[in-house]
Amino acid sequence: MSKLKKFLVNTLWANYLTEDEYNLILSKSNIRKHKEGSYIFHEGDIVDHWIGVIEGIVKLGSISKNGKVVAFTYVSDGGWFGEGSLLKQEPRKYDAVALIDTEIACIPIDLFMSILDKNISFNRYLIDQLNERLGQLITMLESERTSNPEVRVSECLSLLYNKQLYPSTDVQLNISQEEIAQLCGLSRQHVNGALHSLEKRGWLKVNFGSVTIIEIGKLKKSSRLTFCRSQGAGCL
DNA sequence: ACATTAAATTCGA
DNA sequence: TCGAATTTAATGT
Repeated sequence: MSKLKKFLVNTLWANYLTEDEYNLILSKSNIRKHKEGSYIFHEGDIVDHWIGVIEGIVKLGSISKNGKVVAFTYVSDGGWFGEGSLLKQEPRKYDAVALIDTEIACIPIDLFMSILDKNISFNRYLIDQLNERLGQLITMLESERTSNPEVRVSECLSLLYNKQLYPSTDVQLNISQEEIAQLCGLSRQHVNGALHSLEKRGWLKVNFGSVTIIEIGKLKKSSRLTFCRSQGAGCL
């Protein structure tokens, strides 16, 4: 079995394809390897593929005018991204960087569009995907405006545990505190502090260069308890 | 911002 | 090819 075929077996939307569509995907898509630190595409690039992560981690983000790095999200094994620009036929809105050595599957835009034109289930899948992204965006916006660092870090990390968008995010997140800071929009110092409070609660463990999630449910729920903030620490 | 520590890489046998 | 020495990266305060 080809590598692509093996990958598609575990890909939800691939089950919705007709046999013809499936075979087209197999014959027209290609697999690419990206070394750690290399760009998969840049902001402003012409869109030519829908991209799935076979193995690795991809950071989606950009660098603002004043040089600040913003990470929108991290996509790992089994996640698909870039459908937004694909649907709108507009240039990429952000950079995609391989954070570690990464292997990706690329579906050509023509094929993506032709399946989109015919296949209702595939459309449904994409609506779900876009809806999840929208939901996450709102969560992050709310979190950013109302929460303390501890809650914001919980929020940002929990978002990565989303079955639709990131089917197989591991409990061990191999990203540095610096990267988490870019994701939450906090300074590294604040992230460091927040991670340690969360560790004290026993919800995660901080290691060198990684974080191990222990109580994903607690992290997800913490967002609701934002208002405890003013009563000081330890009230969650 | 600076000090500390873990990890990765280099180098010499 | 092993491990000590050095450099680099990440963490802690």
